[in-house]
Amino acid sequence: MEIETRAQSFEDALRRAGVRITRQRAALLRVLAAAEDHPDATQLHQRATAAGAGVSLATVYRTLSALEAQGVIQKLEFEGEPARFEPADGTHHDHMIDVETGEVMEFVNERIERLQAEIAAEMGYEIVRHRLELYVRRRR
Amino acid sequence: MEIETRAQSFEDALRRAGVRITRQRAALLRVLAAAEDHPDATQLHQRATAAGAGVSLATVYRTLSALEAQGVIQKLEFEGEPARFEPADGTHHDHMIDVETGEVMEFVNERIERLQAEIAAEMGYEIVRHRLELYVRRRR
DNA sequence: TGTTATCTGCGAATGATTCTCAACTGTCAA
DNA sequence: TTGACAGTTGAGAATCATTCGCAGATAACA
Repeated sequence: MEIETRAQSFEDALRRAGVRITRQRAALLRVLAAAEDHPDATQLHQRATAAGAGVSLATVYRTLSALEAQGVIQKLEFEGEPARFEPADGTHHDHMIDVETGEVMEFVNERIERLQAEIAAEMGYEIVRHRLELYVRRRR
Repeated sequence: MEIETRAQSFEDALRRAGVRITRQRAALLRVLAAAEDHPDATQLHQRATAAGAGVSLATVYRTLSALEAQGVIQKLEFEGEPARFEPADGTHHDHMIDVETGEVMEFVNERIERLQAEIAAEMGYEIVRHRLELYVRRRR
């Protein structure tokens, strides 16, 4: 999906939820739609600024929480670093972080998902959300 | 294992690693050994203070990192709250957090552990550490 | 018991994030 | 097209958890 299309679909989702699309938000949506990595608030702020959009850091944070509340993006909080964000493309996945390079990879495993649900169910609970992160090192 | 015994074994581990056992550290070790929940730094500070030991919050933090570095305790960073700590009793386990009450429960699942290792291996990595948290709600 | 490398306490510093508030601006109805 | 107004923005102050710097203690070992 091209960036513009994706950004547009973010906008639609927000509009539907009654959120106003301001110049700043539109700019951030484009930066997010173009992100192939997992940028933090400061990086998003820099990219928006580099793209010629005047957006304050406070607004970046405010917009990010609005987007998260709408389920348009996902917040990632890895150990010992500022929160990162990624567009929520519908498909759930977990993360694997190379502790040496900082590289973040994604993966899905249906069996793990199922086991988690079973564990919770056995104890009389249902899962609201979960977090699974593997901090790894490349094998030599 | 009684508290005193446990506290003593913490001390031994630290001594072996060449860490000095000061009055403050001894007090904290006892507070930690007695903890059946997952207290944060402030709570540990309060408990130590309540137990009549004069310990500053800075020292609590410093001691906690020393203990973590020695593998004596484990730091838990759940979403949206200050870090909590638990004595590391050797057995690895993951956590389940009731989003309504804040209650923290522990669980182990060998199959999940194995699947995680497999996933990492398939991608050419080995796991250094991992974090699995289930945010749950009681079923009605 | 003396020496000294390690601690401790205090308060200041940090870093990420949130808040306050006055000035602006999408949006929707007319 | 315009007006009205609730929602949004920017700038800086505030917050919160955590760490640091430094001068004065103090474990630990000779």
